[in-house]
Amino acid sequence: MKNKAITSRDEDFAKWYTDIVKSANLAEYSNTKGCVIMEPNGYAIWEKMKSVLDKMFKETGHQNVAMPMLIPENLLKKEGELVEGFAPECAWVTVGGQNTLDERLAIRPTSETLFSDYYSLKVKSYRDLPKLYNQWCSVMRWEKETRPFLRTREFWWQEGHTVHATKEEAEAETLRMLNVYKDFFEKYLAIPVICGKKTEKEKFAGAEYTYTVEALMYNGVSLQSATSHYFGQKFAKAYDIKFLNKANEWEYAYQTSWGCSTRMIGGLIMVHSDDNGLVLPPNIAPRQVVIVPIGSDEEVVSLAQKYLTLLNDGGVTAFCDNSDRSPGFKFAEHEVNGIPVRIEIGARDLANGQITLARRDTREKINVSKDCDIVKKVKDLMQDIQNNLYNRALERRDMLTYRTDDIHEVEHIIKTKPGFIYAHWCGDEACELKMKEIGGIKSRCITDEPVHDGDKCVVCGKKAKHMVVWGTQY
RNA sequence: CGGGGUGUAGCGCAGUUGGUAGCGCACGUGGUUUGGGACCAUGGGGCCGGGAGUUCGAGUCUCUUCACCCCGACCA
Repeated sequence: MKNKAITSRDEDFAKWYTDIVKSANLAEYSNTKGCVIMEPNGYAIWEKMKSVLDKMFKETGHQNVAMPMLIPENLLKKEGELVEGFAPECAWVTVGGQNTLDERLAIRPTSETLFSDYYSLKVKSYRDLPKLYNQWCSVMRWEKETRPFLRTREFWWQEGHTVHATKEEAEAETLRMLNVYKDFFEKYLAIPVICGKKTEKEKFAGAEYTYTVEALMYNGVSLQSATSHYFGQKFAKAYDIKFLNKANEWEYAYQTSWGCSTRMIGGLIMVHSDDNGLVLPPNIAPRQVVIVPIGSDEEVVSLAQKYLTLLNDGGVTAFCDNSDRSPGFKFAEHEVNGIPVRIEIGARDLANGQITLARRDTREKINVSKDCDIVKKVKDLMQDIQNNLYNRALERRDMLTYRTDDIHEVEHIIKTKPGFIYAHWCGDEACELKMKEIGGIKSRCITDEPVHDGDKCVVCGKKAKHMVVWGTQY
């Protein structure tokens, strides 16, 4: 029953992950290290993510733009913290193998500099504000270790960049987009997430503060899945984005940026998939239903066609597999590809007036009457699968969530069954570094849980300032 | 950049003390099949990652180089 091409998830998680990527034909390695080829199955997931998110962005008043891929060196260097954060991993353009340009050009690792430079031209009055822009593009960061979707040198993402007249408005935008992401993860990807602020050490280079969306993978490792940054006036001062306010005084503008990437596909795999291949939540599956006719009886063929039309007209993305492979092959194939629902139509069931529905999440088969309201049956089943996947992920995360202010217990957890560890922190970076020494544990985010008088820092035992979620990361 | 591993048919792999290349899948052809990756027969396919060396003879031994994967450090 088990898929032979896939390493068991509990045996070797890293191998299992790459087996899924390959077996489900999501991505293929290219000849450029760290740059993958997104294959149709993988790209279709990204397209679906894009279409859902893009709609959410538009509904919150954002517009899409396209910035250049190249950044002149002097432009990149205007904001000190950002340069420091990104310069080491910037790829630079040469022409004819040599740097014959008057000025070096960087391939964008992120586009704050380009947007800020542009805003400095366009923003002159409070009437020009706010500007709520987003772009879908790929960026490049020269990572040392790469893994398909989780960390590649080139990756596709979306970066929103907004500029506002007031601090309050910009801060509200930062939170608003954080919640858009949270909604997307929970309602579409069926992944429960923890949101909070990053510590000074972990925040985005150049931000006043960073909100993050953190998800826990099957193996207890956490994945930073989306971020939303408040920049205050930092970039406005570096790039001279000034406007005349209502009091007719020059004022620096307030900015935000927020993004999520193809890394989410990696998260999707590591939260839901199993030893039989990819598992996709129906709400994000590019193809939700596959119809497999068994044999070529006239009744089988015509019923398959009828269902296909009904489902597609009913708003379900369905397709019919009429290839000449055996039924068993088709079952396995569509299972590896994570199609949420399979409809099996064959003479054996039809003799009893029935057909079979198979759900990918539990691999359960359900017999239903061939004359049932197929659209309703399938939609109900998909809703059930969506809920089940979310609940299953939530249950697992809760099992791997710990609360302790005892450093020895933290060490023990990391060695045995890692996960999210809630522990108090005094706010001192030295203690954060100490946690990392203990077992590569990093702060994931600062929660808004209230801190009480007796609460002590997990490392130094001094008075706690925050409740922090800790974990090992991808 | 450290530590480990792998390069042999399109893909996955075997190849003994050195003796001249094999298996599974896939593919072509013919037929029988079709409810969990069908079966029989038959056929095609290889500069053994690259380079140098030892040897009468190297997939196998030595040196060197390149590529990729995994685990760390750095990071979405």
